[in-house]
Amino acid sequence: MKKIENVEYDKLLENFKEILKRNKLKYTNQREIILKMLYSNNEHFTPEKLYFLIKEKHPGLNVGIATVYRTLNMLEESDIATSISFGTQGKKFELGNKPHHDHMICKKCSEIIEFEDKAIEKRQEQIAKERGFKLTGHLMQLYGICGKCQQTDMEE
Amino acid sequence: MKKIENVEYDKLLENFKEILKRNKLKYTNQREIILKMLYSNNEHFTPEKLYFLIKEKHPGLNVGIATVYRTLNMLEESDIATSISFGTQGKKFELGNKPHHDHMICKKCSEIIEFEDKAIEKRQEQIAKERGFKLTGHLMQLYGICGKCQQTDMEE
DNA sequence: GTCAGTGCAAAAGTTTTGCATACAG
DNA sequence: CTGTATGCAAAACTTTTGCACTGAC
Repeated sequence: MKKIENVEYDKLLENFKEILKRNKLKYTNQREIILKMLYSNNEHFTPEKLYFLIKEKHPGLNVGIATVYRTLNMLEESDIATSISFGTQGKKFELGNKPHHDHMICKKCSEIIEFEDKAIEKRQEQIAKERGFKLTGHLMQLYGICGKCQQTDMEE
Repeated sequence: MKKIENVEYDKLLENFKEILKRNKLKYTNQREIILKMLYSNNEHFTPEKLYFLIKEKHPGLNVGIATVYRTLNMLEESDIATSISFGTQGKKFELGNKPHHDHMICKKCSEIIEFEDKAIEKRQEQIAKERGFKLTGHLMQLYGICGKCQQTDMEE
């Protein structure tokens, strides 16, 4: 029972291996697992969370937190993953292979909702151009209270 | 020779004192200096930078880094200042009394250019509404290479 | 005088690094 | 085999906290 998503994953993996090869890096078990975890859990991970999740799901594999950090940084540098900053509380990572999108973050429960808006993207390009800026990317985060937490608030 | 900006600063200060009073907090020398520094330097500070700048400009005042952190956090909680996250590298603070704006950040030199765009703001409101989100704020950062660094790049 | 604020140093997090060992190519 | 990757522990940072003392009200 092959899911259609696997095709996507195969492509991602292929791309990953190619980048490794191009940079004379090695395709290790740890790197594979980290990539797979990022892919199969449609979530945003802190390095620490990812580390514990790997230990949980792959008890056989001996991973160190350092490897998780190293790999995530490597993935980000190769544009495979991207990160979102949370001030003092560190970063959360996600794969960057999805169609572009931005994030709406709940201040209460930290849940992240993804969205995408062409109109805003276009406007951003224009703004950058007007100011002699060569745009390479952007980060847009909307903060607020998600539907669920709005209800919880009322109960307080 | 009173600058017109001083009127603005006076208002800011008044507001600050009022908030302090309302919360039974004290108006200390350290707090005043931190506010003034944030105001008079039209920059975005990391707590550390601010700390050293204060030591430099006010050698008489004995400040601790802890106080800088405490004050910045307090200012942020009272909505007098806001912060921008920079991943692992911490936060930068600025006063929040300016008209709302967003930031364009140069990946090379970390310079921050401010801008403002009503069209995007409106669109954001709409997006949040569509998803049952109660919007309380947002962060938009455009990344790229500023004009200056584009030139430097060519010389490399 | 009282109680919040401060500096200092210690502590708590988070992320990175050094090094000997393991393992991919 | 060679040299990169890894785990571990130590180090490096950044931010927060505990405490005795200072200073605002």
